[in-house]
Amino acid sequence: MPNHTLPVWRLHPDIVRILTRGNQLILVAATGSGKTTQVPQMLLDAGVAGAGRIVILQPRRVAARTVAARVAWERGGRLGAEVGYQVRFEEHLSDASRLCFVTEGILLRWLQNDHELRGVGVVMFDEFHERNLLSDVALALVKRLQRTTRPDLKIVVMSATLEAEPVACYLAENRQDAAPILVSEGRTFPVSINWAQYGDQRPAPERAAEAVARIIANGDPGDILVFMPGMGEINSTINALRGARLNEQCLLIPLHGDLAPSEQDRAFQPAEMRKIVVATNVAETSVTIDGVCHVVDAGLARIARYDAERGIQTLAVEEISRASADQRTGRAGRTSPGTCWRLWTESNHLARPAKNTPEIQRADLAETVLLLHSLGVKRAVEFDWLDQPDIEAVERAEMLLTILGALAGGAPTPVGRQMLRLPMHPRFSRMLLEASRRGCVAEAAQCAALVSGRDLLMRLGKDDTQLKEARERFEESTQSDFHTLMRAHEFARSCKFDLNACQRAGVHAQTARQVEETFSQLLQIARRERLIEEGTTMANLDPEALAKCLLAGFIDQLAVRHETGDCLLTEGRIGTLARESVVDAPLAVIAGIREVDGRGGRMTLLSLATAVKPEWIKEIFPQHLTATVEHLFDRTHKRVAAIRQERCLGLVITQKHQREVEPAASGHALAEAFSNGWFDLPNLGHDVKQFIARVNLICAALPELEFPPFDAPALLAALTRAFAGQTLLKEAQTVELRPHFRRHLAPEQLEWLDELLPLSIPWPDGRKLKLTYPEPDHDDGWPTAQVKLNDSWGLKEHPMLGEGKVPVRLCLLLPDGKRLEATTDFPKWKAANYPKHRATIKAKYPGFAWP
DNA sequence: GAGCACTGC
Repeated sequence: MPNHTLPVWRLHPDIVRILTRGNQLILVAATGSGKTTQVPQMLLDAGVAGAGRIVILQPRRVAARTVAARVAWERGGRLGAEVGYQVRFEEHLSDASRLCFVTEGILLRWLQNDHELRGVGVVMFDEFHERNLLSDVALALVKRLQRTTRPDLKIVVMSATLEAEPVACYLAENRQDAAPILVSEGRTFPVSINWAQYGDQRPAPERAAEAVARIIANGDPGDILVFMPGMGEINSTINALRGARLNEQCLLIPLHGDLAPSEQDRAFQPAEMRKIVVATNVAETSVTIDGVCHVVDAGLARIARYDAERGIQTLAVEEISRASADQRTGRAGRTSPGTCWRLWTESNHLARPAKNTPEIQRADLAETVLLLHSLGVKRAVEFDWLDQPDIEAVERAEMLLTILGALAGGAPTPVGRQMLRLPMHPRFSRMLLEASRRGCVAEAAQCAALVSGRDLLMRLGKDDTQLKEARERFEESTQSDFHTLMRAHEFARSCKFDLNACQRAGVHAQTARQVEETFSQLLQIARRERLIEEGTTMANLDPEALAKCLLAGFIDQLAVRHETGDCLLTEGRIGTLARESVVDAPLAVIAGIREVDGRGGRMTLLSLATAVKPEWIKEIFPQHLTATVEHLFDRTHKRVAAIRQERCLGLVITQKHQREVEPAASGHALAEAFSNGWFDLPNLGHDVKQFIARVNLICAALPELEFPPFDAPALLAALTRAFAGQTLLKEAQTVELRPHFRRHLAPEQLEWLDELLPLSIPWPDGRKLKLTYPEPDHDDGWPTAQVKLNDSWGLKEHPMLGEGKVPVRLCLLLPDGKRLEATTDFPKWKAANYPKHRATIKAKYPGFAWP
């Protein structure tokens, strides 16, 4: 019998009425309301689904399994009869099944196989507030279905938080008839919240240990749950609690995903002593610990995000959202009133984001975008989303799918459709298709299985020599980190996934078992999709075949090892090869790129490397290769070297010196080296600099003549002309530069230049007066001549150049060569300034005719 | 110089 005492039953009449008349409902109900177990039964018993199935989406497999079992029990039926479930690897559904608890991925598979979802009467989205990528995708597609061919299909969105209006408006045709919202109270106990009083700078583990000690000192009974962002912080917290001697009266229990299941169970088992569980985000949504009365929350979490601009997965410690903090607080009120100690201030709380970023806005969208294309959604950004994905993320996904050959001209290719049949990231499905051509489907499927779940190998501590030695037995190959994982997987299989044997070898037995499960499922699918030819044997396997398949899936993550030890990837990305990598080759493809917080700031870690050869790229991706010959000035050998560079997607993968030099390019390399200030040019002397000065002066004074200015690019061009065909610096320095510089101007322009800005001007005494033109960083802009004052009295008009626009700057000298003054208007000077000097000059230099 | 959590025919 359904449990009618649960709070959600108070809404029974409303729920049935709304879904009988309409086809949408938003149900907000907190933990303990019974929404997940009771509402499906209400709908079934009221006949809301007609003859169809009621599908209840669950974000986790365990939830689908346990809830289905619970509901089947309540209805007194066998699991798989009226009530069933389906998750990956497990199907307990029959034609008689009316209540189907399935994980989100299963529904998307159903949608792919039957675009109309025939036989389904109601789709219920449970825990929708988690905003998983797949539930956002599923809701968008089911909404589209309801709007088009299935108006009879009913949608129920169930959420534990009060953010119902956006979903209600999203589902509505228009603002006026937003989907109805019902709110049910949960059955939880009040939790009092305590804030940190000031911004404490000490590390979170220290502050958390202090808070725990205070709870215990207060004498409040009940288990304590501490939230930390990661394993390292959990261990520090436990050490700090030990330091406060709390281990004498309490059990200190770490809880995070990397622990073996038996170790995880410690957190859930009842104990004699009071438990202090120090956990990551697992304890926020995935698992529930009974008996927790106190929560100590560091307010931090490691959040995975996909940086679409760089194509890098990031994992950073972030302050959790207010919604997330509330969810954690709720963990203290499941069995009795509780307390929650937030290790941040109330004012900091207000500055935090209200909600978590939906996964669709922080995930790699390659698989989703391919799915949407196959369902006829050409523009994923403009699709009708509750929250739009970032355009960069969609573009990155489309770019990758195009490189992989899954999309062409914005439409899925036959290869792309084939890839969608395989439940994995497009990189790996592309890899499997490549493998079917090369006879190594099993290996490729094994690789895909190995990285589709948790880490198979235990993490190495700093000086964990025992584990390190244990691991070395898997590290026979230096060709690929996948080989290490494959050997570890095979080891686990050979010892039948024995917990102790695996533990000693540093292998997570549970993960290995899941890898095995995934692996055999993938093989089964590969056989069904005819990727494996019957009777294929391993005997004639190309030893390099698997590496070529990995290359096919990760061509855009090619890496070249740099002298510094860092690796250079395509798109200018730089990263550091993980220290556990076995690969020591100059060129590799990288299957894992992620940016993590390190002690010295952020760093980009490259993992799952596989050595590749440039020839393979030529074989598989000739279209991504370009070759250029680059002429570079070698500063140590003081000469130009011609280097042939081969690039794949922009990344230089091979460089070879070549004997033949392209004359112009070599000259250019020398010219650039000079511009960089790497050597002097004795031949770039006064006469050449004067020429440049004259050209630039004519440009400034007579712009209408449209002379080309002699700027830095012009200098580079002139030197390039001069050095054409030269390779040795020594020879380049002897080249006569003047003719090459004069070629900056056309012949007639050279004539005008000599006419307008001559090198000298006639002087009243019959001599020629030499002019000096201003070179850059010279402050006065006029050509200058030195002239003795006593030779200048015959000058009637001040000398002007450049069609009267450029005055000559006369430096007037006294008979002994001492400089008196400079002028650009001699007659004026003679009238205004000279009288001031005349007496002194006359006295000092008798014997000259002073007017 | 180093590590969140989930999940798919």
